[in-house]
Amino acid sequence: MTRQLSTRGRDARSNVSSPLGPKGVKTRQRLLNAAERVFGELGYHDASVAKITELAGVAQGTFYVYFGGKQAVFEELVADLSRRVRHAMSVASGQGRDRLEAERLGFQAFFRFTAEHPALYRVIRQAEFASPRMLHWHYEHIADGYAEALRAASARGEIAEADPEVTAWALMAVGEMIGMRWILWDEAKAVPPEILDRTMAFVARALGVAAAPAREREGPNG
Amino acid sequence: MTRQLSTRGRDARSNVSSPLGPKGVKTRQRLLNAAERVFGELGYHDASVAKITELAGVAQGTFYVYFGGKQAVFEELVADLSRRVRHAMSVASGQGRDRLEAERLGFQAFFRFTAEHPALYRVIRQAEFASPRMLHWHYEHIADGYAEALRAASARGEIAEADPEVTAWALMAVGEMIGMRWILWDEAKAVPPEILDRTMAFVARALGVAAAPAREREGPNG
Amino acid sequence: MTRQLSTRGRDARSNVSSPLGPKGVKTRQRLLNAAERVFGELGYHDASVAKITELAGVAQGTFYVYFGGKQAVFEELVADLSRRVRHAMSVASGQGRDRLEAERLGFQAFFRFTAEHPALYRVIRQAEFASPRMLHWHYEHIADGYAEALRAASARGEIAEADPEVTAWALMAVGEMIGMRWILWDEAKAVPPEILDRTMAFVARALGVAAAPAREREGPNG
Amino acid sequence: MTRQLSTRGRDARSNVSSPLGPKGVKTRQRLLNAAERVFGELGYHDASVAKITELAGVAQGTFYVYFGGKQAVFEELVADLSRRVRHAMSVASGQGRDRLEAERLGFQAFFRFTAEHPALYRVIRQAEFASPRMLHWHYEHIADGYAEALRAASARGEIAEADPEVTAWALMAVGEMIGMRWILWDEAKAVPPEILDRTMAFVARALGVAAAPAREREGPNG
DNA sequence: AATGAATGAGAGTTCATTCAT
DNA sequence: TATGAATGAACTCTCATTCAT
Repeated sequence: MTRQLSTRGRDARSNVSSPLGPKGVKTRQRLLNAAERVFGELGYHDASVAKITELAGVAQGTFYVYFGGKQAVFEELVADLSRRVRHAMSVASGQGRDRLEAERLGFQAFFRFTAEHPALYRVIRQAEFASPRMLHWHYEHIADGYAEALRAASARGEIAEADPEVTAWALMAVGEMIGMRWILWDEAKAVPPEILDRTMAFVARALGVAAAPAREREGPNG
Repeated sequence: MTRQLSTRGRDARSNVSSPLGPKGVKTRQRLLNAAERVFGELGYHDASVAKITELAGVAQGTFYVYFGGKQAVFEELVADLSRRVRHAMSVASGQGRDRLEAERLGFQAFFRFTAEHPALYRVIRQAEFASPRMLHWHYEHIADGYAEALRAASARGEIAEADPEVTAWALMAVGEMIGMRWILWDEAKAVPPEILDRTMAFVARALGVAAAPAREREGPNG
Repeated sequence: MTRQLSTRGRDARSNVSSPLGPKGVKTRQRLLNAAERVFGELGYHDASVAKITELAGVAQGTFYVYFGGKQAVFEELVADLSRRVRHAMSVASGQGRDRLEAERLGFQAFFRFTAEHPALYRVIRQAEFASPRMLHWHYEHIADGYAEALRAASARGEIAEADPEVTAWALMAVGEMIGMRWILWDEAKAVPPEILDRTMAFVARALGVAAAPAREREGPNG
Repeated sequence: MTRQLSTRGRDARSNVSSPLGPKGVKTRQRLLNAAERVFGELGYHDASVAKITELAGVAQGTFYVYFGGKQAVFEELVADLSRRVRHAMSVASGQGRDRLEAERLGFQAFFRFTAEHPALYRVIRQAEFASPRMLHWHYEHIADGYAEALRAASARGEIAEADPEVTAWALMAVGEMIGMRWILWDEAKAVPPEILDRTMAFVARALGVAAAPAREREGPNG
């Protein structure tokens, strides 16, 4: 009780107090959505709290009722998007009957998410300086899960033996780059089917799976 | 797709004026070097003309004698670094007796460049918003050259038949990601040998080449 | 000169309304205590209503149920502390058998209060701009009472004849400065004994009294 | 040369570079004068950089060319005023033929300075929170010099033997309080002569000098 | 070829206060 | 009696850029 008085004011949610009534929850979500758009379109630095609050339809001061500051929303946004891609990919790849199918489903889920949330890619690129901590966290989280899945597949004999860590980072890179090139740059809703096929052929080879590529191209896939 | 870019930043308005005496050339280079450090360490937005000129040891006004503005130096820096990696990689990979060896030499050259010029990677990440034009230009330039080399190797039967474009983008991504992870994040001078080997093993598989070469060089380790 | 001040902050507009139930009284006191700490540690301007309410454990809105605003609590706090030092000093000095003893007891009481309520000194310093009205009120109140006591002592022949007003302001200044220097700056619980003795020696001389009393108490030291 | 790049920009004179041309010197002085008025009239917190620059007739940005920030000008102002009172007092009291005369001249000089630079007193009061460091520095500087002079006078037998440190702090307090009460509060150009005489009588007694007060009151001085 | 000086728009952030509940 | 939510004006500070010299 006699601890020093902090110089900063009401710590904008850094204290656990007040569980946020329904009205607050809604406003907060509106701000987070606005942040996704603004950060996604403008990048970290050209984004401004003013633009976010304007888009959310609240006063500037309101922003600080819910977030500690610009960087804080940014990090929350990264965390949120990161969690959601990971979830989407893991749900999708979980449907695959073997690793190769799982890869295709996972890549597709990732591409779909990229098309729907261009902010993910953009926010990650900006995180290099805006929040290195979150950048690492994001990549490592994905890579770790990916490597684990590869290890299991390898143990089941579905793919060649290879270092799962390097393979995971490499394949993660591939997905990101193809998404950037054929979705974001082309402002497309999805990677063109033939590019997807070729990408998956690359993945198959890299995993040491003699995928019969002809079948993939012509079969009734989805 | 790879349209030429004028390299001289020099204010577009004062086009051909005064070919720059020896003193001017030196000042200009000092500014460009300072820009590499400042943009590399601070990112586009936290970099400031003031910091660049301070590091270069000239007055702020001097900056505008040589460059059209902040964005102009940035673009010139991207162009410069991009040209230099490409050159380093093409020289290195030109020494390879087959495609696989060329790949290893090329990757090594790229990693070396990354360690010596962290600004390249960082500047590219920032270019997403700071200068999308240069971002595209950089990646496309590399990918185009890469694809060409793969096409030739494929024709010579050194690698499996596969779409060279997708393969080029994918491998470019791999190099960038591994460099980020094991050089920049670890602040290392080079990718650890075993990671390099595993990376090359990945590349070999992806190119449909039986991955024996690592063994040739380093005995039976990994 | 010592015009009366209404003590109750309670928004001037809602004048006599609701005499404040027992719960309200408690909340109000909690807020006032919190205000003492916050104003005392942070100063008028760095203090914020948010910090006061946080420390008091109530919502921000609650604050305005009991006080008209930030300035209003501040003034109430000044009035409260001012009344309390005056009371402490007058009780203490009332025990003295002559003026000199009364002075020593009064100074001691003042120093004790300063150590226990550093906020008094700090709040007074801030009042220069935060509430000049209260600043004058505080000093004049003390000086008036002090002068009165000096006048009486002079009439009784206990001290030399001298202008009581100037003497009162001068001695008040001395007490404040010594307290600042040896209690607040040193974060001490009391003025060191030898400093107290020397201070009282100064006071004795200033009052034209042969300064023997220190010796009576502590032998031949200061 | 490879030391970390500071995140802050041109360090607003924290670097020693550029000795400030004549134009710059003038602007800087205009800003400092404006700061004296603004801080003096409004106090630290209600003063704003905007008000200072407006009064100085320059753009807001210009302020930061010459000062590190609001607190930095404040401290420079304290240092400046502090140096100047000390100088004025020491010059004045140096003219005295004995300590008592020196005291009178010193007090007069101090009161004159207070009347001409009300900002001194006000800025010092604000320094309690705005810059405790400068507050201590100011008081200690004066007290130290004062004590030294008292020690010398005591050695010469001009005043009674008494602890010079406590005496110095006490007399400093007296001057400040009398100045506050009879110059600043009354918005007067000088302490009324009879108050000055009574103050000096107090000082004389406190210093153990049997001043023939009658003479001072009636003699032909001022 | 180089520079010192100035600018002003705009950034992130704080906070006393209001009000419906 | 108490509160959560919202506000918007004001603040300090940064920076790319211009320009006369």
